[in-house]
Amino acid sequence: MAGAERGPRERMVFSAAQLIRRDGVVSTGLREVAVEAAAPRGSLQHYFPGGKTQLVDEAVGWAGRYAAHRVARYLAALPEPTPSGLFAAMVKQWTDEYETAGFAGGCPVAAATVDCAESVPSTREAASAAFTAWTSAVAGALVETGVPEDRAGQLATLMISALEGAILLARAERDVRALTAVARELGPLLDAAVRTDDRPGRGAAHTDPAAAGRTDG
Amino acid sequence: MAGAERGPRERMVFSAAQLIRRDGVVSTGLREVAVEAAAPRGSLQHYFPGGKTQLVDEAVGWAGRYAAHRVARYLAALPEPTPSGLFAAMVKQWTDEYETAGFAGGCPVAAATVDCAESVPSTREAASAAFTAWTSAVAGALVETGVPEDRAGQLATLMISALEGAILLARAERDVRALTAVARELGPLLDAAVRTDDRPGRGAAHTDPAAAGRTDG
DNA sequence: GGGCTACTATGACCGCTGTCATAGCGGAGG
DNA sequence: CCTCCGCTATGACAGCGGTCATAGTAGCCC
Repeated sequence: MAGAERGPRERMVFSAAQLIRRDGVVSTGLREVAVEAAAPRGSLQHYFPGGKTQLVDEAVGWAGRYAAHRVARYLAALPEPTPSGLFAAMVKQWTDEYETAGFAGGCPVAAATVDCAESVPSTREAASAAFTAWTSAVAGALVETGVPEDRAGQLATLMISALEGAILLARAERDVRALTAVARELGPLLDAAVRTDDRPGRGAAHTDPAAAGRTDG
Repeated sequence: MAGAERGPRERMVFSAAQLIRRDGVVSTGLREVAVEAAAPRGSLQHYFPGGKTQLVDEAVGWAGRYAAHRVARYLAALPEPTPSGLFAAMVKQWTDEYETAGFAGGCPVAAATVDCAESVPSTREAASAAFTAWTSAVAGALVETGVPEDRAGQLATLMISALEGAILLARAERDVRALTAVARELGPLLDAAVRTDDRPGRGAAHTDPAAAGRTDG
């Protein structure tokens, strides 16, 4: 987890994301970020002339790319790629963290949305982009497991929604039961969408290949 | 929506909840709450000697009771009580608000969790209690629609998780598509749990126990 | 060396916020 | 009238946090 030996700039973005996870955007101070990143405070205004907003936006973007990138890894690590297996792996990431490191952190994108959606337009856009990137990655992975393309986006949205909500419940309750519940209840539904689906969406007669790769904004 | 002609104390709790919905806990100032509630600032320290923490905790508690109370109403308003109908009604509450009033507000309990889960123990407990009350209400309603009791709690957790997550996505994207997606995708799963004493997915031809049961334990 | 550029170091400022102290009001009761 | 008490009104205060200004350092090319 430790942020490699990258430059101070990257360390600050990483540390910002970590602190945002724990305390939210507003409660995270720039001085604290600098200390956490073992970076000089003066570098903040040098690397982030846009101020806190720029740092937060980059932290959110980093989190989105990180989450999207891990999806492919989860899928590759499965002995047999199934939608429920993918979702279980995503959930497991959180149950493992909570059981070993405590319930200190949540999702930084969720924190940014709650704290900045109405007050900082650019951060809201960064959060939207992060969710979109993550959703696209999940949808792509679902397609690889055999889910029809026109259904994968919807299911990916459902998976991420359920996961985000369960993270909230888990942190509030200090119990992973919500996470395990959504993984268990959603698994069969996800697997049932593989190959054999036709019901949802009346008359999905024509298959538009652009539907899978579109990043609806 | 307007907070009736209650006393100033209740108006302040209500206004606090509204502002927390929009800006989060940390960004919501007490002076702002007083103005919004058309209440004297001096009353804050009179009615809430515990300070901001007490006000926030009560706002979270109020939100939890409010959400729990509405569940029964949703159920009663359905022409035919079904799990999917209940969930659709819960989701509709949010899509209606977002389409008519904009995406300014989220769930105050989620905001409290993100902002205070690690920093203010009492608020975290208030959020936990709010989620529990809400979940219990939903589980009770599910039982009334015919869902087996041992399954209702899990499904209620799933419904609330998916709803909370979809609210986050909707606010970030300024689009209700995530809300409509979870309502549509989850509906059949919820209805399938009604009174058919066997759990779906188990014992069926397409059983995939290795993947479905992965996160148990 | 002299200058130029990238980065670091610090201190100051200003606005905001939660909290507290103190004082004012207005009605009820004696 | 006076006193008590629930409530209101305001100003002060201390702390913090983002931002800016200014100065210092290190390397590198001429």
